[in-house]
Amino acid sequence: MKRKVTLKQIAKELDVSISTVSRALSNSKEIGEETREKIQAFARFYNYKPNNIALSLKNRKTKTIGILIPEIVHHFFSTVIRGIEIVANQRGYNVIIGLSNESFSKEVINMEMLANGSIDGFILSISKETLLHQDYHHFKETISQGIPIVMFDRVVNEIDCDKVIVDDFKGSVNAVKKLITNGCKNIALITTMDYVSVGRLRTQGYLQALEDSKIHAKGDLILKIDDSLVDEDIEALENEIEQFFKNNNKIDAVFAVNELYAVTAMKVARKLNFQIPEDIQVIGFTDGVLSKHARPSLTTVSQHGQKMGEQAAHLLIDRLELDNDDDEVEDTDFERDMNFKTVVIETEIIERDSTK
Amino acid sequence: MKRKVTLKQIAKELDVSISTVSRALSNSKEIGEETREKIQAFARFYNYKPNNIALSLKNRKTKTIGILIPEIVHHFFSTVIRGIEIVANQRGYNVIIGLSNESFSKEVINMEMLANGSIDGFILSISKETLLHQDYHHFKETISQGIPIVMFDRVVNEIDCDKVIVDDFKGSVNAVKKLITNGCKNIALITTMDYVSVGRLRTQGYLQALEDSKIHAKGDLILKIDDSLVDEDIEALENEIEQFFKNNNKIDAVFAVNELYAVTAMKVARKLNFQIPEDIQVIGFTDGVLSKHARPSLTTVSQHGQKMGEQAAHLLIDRLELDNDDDEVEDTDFERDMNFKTVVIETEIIERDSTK
DNA sequence: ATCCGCAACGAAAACGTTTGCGTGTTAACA
DNA sequence: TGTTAACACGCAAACGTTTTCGTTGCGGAT
Repeated sequence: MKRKVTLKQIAKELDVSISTVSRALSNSKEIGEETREKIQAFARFYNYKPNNIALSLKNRKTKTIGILIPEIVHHFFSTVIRGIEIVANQRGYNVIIGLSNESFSKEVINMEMLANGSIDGFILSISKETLLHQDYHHFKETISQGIPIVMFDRVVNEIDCDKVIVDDFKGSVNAVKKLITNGCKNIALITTMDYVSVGRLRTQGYLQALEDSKIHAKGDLILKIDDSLVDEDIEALENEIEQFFKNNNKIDAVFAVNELYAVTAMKVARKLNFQIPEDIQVIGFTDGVLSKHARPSLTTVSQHGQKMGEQAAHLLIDRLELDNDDDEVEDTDFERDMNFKTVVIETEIIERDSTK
Repeated sequence: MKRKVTLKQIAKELDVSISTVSRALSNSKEIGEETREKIQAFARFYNYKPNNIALSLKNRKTKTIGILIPEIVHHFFSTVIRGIEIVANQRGYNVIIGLSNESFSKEVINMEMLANGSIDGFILSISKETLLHQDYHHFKETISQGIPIVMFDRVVNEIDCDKVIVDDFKGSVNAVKKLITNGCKNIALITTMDYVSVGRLRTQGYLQALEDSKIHAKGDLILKIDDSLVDEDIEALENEIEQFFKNNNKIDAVFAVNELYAVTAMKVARKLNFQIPEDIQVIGFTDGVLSKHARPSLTTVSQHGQKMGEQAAHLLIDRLELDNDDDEVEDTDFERDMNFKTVVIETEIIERDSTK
């Protein structure tokens, strides 16, 4: 078990000072050619690599970014992570992951853990519970400590930071308009409770599309799923949707705010002997593996998770590397506020077999 | 922008020494009650939290574990991560993630990046390319530097470390036996190339089950999918499977080593007008979201990814915290080797609608 | 008055780096 | 021969902690 070799050990072994070793390894001109090469050879031989922790302490930056998401067993979030990881790595950063599991307190704990020096900045998506409580003090504190945050997907206006979102509203409008164009008259909406911002926006898009086409929105064509129906309890979800269908036998299309609701709706529809897409057309939001492999395959609004992750990482790292020179400028709060960007990733309708 | 407050600042402000502050905050009896409370109040007010990096440097341990996996947009791997994260958090550790993207060089780079002080130990699953090259020097080096590794799922005997695997062999035997019990005579196998250990083991299980039942294994009932058919190229996969079916029209069951192959096989089978499970029964390996929501829902061999992650994390942390006291013991290589455990997670057949 | 012990605190080293500055040696130049 | 500049290198501070080992002052015992 040979421990990692340090500058000090090299210095001692070669009978020079630590500073000389450090400079030699960074190819400083200040060190004589002979010593320099001797040191470099020695270091190579012992496979010297500078200790990241020591560097972090000295440079007061860790070159790692913290990702805070509600759930990792989730296609959308993992594509985002992949996007983040790719550009982070390209730009010399590591990523460290915290899961809130949709819980407010875990979000806060995780954030505080990482904020104590472990990371240079955050990329996060807000947990449902936090959204419900509307308690964002941890975000504000982190930011006021000089740690930048980039939010994606589930964001909130109240916080001043960079954001990456998809145009949930427009995406939904387009999806519903497509259904209308396809001849649907009674388009149902399956959505979440209002406090999830993306759910709300997608609902608004649905309403807008109807209004634009002079179609009167009917309340009983809208099904709001309670979150206590967790992903696991498929049965309950199916039952609720089945009841919904039975109460509204004129439904000829379904727009669902996520793919699980969409495929479940398809399953229920077929059980009730509707043909898809002949009798009922279905469009979901979020293009995941379910959509691709469902039967029939599901037409979806794609959010391009990986692209979101990439953009978020770029935004964060740009700000981090900008803040470097910015150190002396101190509080130009005025200017600072103006610089926060909100990047909107265009959605795209991926047509498959659940629509005509 | 109020930077985080440090011991030094508190000391200066309160006109005491740094050591006094440190001790006061750790409730040392050496500090007079009055000063102690004054300091604690001050620290609380300014929300003092010790800097993790400084602690890491001092303690020579980071309390974070590195996860190195081939791919994150993958249900199995993300469940494992979730498992790791849960027990890591419970036991006071963070997780930092590196993706190899199935590439050898990215695996090496990532490993070296993290091994330079950023993490205390690794939990990893080997990339396909590494498995193909059979070049494991980076694992050996990391271990010889005193950084413990725990491998899961895709492991290799050559490396001495803790391992967490599922019994791929037994799981497959059971799955195939179930098909045999259900009356199937011509059971096809859809698998990967041999160098992926889990693929090989599952193939062996298939063969064993046949042999146990005195069924002669026929080579043309085995389809080995080339990895160049990446996840994205569903078309090619479908074509290959379709051709396979057409060449063997007596197939009455399919055992696939992952769920993608299984659902694709189902899709193709239906296209060729086979009824599932009446004409063809299907079992997949790896219980993911596809299996649950496919139509018909897929009977699978569940690997319990989350449990694997939890076990892996426990193994790693146990070793980390054991190594602490172990520091002086030095090279008792002899004893050390004996202590590596291989935990086998039991698989379980989850019966759904693709079998009778 | 001397010694001891204890309470309460400070100095400094250590973890592994980088870097500004100081210093000694040498060779060139006046 | 004395001055100087370039060269090659070492010292020490700094990043933020924890911890070992002092050091001080004071009351009580002798």
